[in-house]
Amino acid sequence: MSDAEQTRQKILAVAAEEIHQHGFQSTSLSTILNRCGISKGALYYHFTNKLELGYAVFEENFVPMFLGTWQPALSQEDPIEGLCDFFMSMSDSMVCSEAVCGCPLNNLCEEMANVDEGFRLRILSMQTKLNELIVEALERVKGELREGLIFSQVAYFIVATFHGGTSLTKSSRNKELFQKVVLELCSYIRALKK
Amino acid sequence: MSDAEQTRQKILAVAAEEIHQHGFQSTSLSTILNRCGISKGALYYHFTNKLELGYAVFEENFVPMFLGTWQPALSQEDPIEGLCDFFMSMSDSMVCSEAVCGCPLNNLCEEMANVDEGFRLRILSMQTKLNELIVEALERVKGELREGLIFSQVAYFIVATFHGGTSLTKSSRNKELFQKVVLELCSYIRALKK
DNA sequence: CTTGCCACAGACCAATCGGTTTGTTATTGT
DNA sequence: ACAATAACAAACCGATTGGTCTGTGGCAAG
Repeated sequence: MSDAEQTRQKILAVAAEEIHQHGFQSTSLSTILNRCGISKGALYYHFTNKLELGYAVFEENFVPMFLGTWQPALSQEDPIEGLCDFFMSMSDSMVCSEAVCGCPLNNLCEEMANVDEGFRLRILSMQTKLNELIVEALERVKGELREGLIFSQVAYFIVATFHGGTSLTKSSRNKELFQKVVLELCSYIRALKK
Repeated sequence: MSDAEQTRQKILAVAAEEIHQHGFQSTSLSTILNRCGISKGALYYHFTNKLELGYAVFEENFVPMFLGTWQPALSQEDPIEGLCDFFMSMSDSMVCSEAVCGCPLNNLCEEMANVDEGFRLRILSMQTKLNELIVEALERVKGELREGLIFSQVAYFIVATFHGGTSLTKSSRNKELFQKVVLELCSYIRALKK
């Protein structure tokens, strides 16, 4: 990897952390510069402005990370148990410092969907993609599931609950409430089976 | 109501709108001043600083509004159907412009819980209170409900899903996804019964 | 009549923001 | 050897932010 590309990746990584912790608008470019040990000239050589940096972080860091966590769970032979394992292990392994930062996708959705159309469309695309993945997984084992289920509805329900759970964690500052939500969510998901 | 009190209420009302639409941090004091047609001196006569204004909006506007919408639903003879009616009518009556602003409580939770301890504690208190209301309502009709339910867990689950649903609305800019989540949520709630 | 306080008005301030511009250094092709 | 370009450094800029300070009109008490 060239020096320039290394600089770019460093910026992306630091920016991703800052955005995850403080949101996009509250993320200060000067903080990123300080943490990277670079100058403003360097940042604006690689990115045209703050918004484009934000888009790059979303596409090159958040999207792969997001898919990388959900995909394996849904690819399991039994996606129902795959999801439950995923939720439970996330709930178990979660340390408080991460927990209170929430899910990067959900955070940006709450903060930026109303503010910038570019962010909104990227977020929507990611949510739609995730929904399709869940629907596909359910379709794959629909023989084992109850009759009359509307898969798309179920998929959005699962995602909504999961994201709502992360929100509760922020105010309580511990993962107890998240665990409760996840437990009930698993109970709901398992009840999808016949 | 005295002139001074009228001014104070006007500030609170306008600030509540701005905070609901743009979040606390992005709400500009000068915008509030312009919309109210007052000067900076007036605002700082009634509130010591922006944060105290935010707290006042939370306690005097958001909390009553929040309780005023959930309480009646949970006080119904059948709180299960009360909740479903509440969710459905909210989903039906919701116009797009409101929908994309989300729930004030959930918005502040996402934005401020990590930023300011005063906000965090107030939000937590409100969420705890809501949880208690739901648990009480479920306890009241526990004879009609399935065995083995953990009411607190169920209550947090319901709130999480509801708030997650409002989040989906922001990115899609229409209430279709919210309706899906609400429909599935009603189906889940009704299944709590024997 | 005047003193004093309430309820503001509005100029002013330092800090910070994202962004621009100019300058510099090292490398690379010719 | 030289010109050009890539990859930055860093001073600078206007705009905006929350917050302070001084001034002032009106009304009520003495």
